[in-house]
Amino acid sequence: MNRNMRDNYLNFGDFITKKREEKQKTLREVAKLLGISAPYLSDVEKDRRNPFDLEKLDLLADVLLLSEEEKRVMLDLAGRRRNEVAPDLPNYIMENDYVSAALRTARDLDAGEEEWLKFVEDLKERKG
Amino acid sequence: MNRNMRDNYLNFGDFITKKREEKQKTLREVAKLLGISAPYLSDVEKDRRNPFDLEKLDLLADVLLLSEEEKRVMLDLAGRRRNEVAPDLPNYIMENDYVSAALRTARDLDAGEEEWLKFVEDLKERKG
DNA sequence: TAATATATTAGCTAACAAGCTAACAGGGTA
DNA sequence: TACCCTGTTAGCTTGTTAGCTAATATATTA
Repeated sequence: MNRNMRDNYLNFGDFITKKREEKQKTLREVAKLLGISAPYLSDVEKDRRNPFDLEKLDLLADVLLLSEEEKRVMLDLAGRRRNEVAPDLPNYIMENDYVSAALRTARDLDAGEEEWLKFVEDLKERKG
Repeated sequence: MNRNMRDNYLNFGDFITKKREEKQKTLREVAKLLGISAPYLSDVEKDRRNPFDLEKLDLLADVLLLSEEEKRVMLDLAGRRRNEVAPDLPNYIMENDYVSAALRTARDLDAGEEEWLKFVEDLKERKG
């Protein structure tokens, strides 16, 4: 959509390094605000360790003043790095059993982008 | 809906124990078919250990001749026990980024059972 | 009663993850 | 040159998980 498209080619570590540098914060500074050690943050930025847990990711988004869209990108990258669902989603899925059920139906009926986008459109129309 | 409603009150261990006993298989027998030790299976049946990985769960469903519905129940219970998304879902979610996006929209717009059920109905109408 | 089946308990190991501290290298600047 | 700030490397500790074996308890049957 905009120039942020290029972010899609970054991994989680590169992404947060870039955002940190854009905001002119030092690694030690951010580490302190997150309550972790600088070497730990360094390892994560270098993509040698897993991303943090959701709590720290939320904090990081605040610290780096990420937009909602940037935050979603960050969370998707964190999920991808862990080879898991993006970490902001499990709670919503688990707490509502009809979501799991719908996901299975969609999967088993081979629902693709078209159907999911229509779902989103319907939602926006009705609720947004 | 039917008598299987009662299964909803079981945990994963109880569920697979019950199904195993219904099918008159011994724990050792099932363990051997799954390629794991009997004590390990025992621990899982007693709900003292995590459920197995998806591969073994699939195998188990075959070994115990579970119906599709029973298998879904089993997978939901496995997810609940791990306090995670049911283990058959992450792949579908991760492989299709529009699914994650739709889940976030639904969450943020507070889509509830009604909206999700409508989605399922629409899908069935169009694809099923 | 002895032998056999079955399930369970106890406890071990290997691997991995999340975190840390201490020490280092390299670039600016007094 | 000496100092300081930045990021990085190496390696440690602690906890957790998936799996196992060996030994025990409990039925069942010959």
